[in-house]
Amino acid sequence: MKISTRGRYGLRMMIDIAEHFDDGPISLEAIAERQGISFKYAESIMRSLVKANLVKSSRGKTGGYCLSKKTNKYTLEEILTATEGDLYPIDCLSCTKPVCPKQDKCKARKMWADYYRIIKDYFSSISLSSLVGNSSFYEDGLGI
Amino acid sequence: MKISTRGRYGLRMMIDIAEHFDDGPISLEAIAERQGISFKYAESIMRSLVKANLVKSSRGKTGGYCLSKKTNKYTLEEILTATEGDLYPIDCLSCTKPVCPKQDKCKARKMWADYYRIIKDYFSSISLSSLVGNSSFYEDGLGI
DNA sequence: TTAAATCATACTAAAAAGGTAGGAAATAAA
DNA sequence: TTTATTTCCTACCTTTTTAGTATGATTTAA
Repeated sequence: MKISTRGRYGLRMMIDIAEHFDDGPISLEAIAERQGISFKYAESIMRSLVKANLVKSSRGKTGGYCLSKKTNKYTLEEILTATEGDLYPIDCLSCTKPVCPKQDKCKARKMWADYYRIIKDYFSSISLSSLVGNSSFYEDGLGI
Repeated sequence: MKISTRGRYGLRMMIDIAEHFDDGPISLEAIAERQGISFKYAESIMRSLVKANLVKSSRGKTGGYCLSKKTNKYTLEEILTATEGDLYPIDCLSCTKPVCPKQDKCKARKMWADYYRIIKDYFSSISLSSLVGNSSFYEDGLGI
């Protein structure tokens, strides 16, 4: 039931980029330094974010990373999915996994499916912008 | 974000006891057999349930396990907590853990705290009875 | 007395999480 | 065109957690 450091760090890295963007791309070294994450580990998390098209990278001397869209267009659902993997509480809910032979008789399946729907809706309802700066979410509640 | 087999199996074992209770205690061998869980692993999960006072055990020749209260008095929250451990998505929300030094500045803390509240409320709202037999939850929705 | 059950402790193997190393490729600036 | 700085890529290592097993003691109804 715990979220891993990849998900937590990935989110913090996204917030970091959002808060420090100022024209040019931001180097990973700066991000890792500010967030207290080792450069190498941050690099592996950043690759997941790039692959999911959540950040754009540029190489070379003045290279670095920047967001690929406005902060209010990101949901935590997509950020967490990119870094953590899918959000299914149990594998048998995933349609890419082999179907559980006990599925029809399973008394708990609907309960897990409902649980998944609730947490997915929650993360989908929160935008990255609501965690950046002195946003309303941080200040006093769930806002966009 | 995944729930472990201890939590899933533990819940199934509780459902199994509820559905097969018929005067005498139910032997672990029968439960493990029906649920397709190895006897030894089931034993270690059952110990967690006993320690949490969710089931009563009796030893000796006709011994076994039975529920310690009516099925509608159990919530999934207590069953999952007993088998999985706490339901915190991140350790720093737990008051038994050392306080995170970045806590005051953390942009994500409130979001995680709200998330915890939502999942805890969800599991607290579902009773064991709603997963037993042809209950309303299983049939068509969230019921007690 | 004995067979059948739980209780208790310790151990092991496999998987996942967390993190590192080294170098290739790109690119802006000197 | 060279060089310094950056991301990209593959592979690897270590630690922790999960999952499961082994062995034997204790309890108790028949």
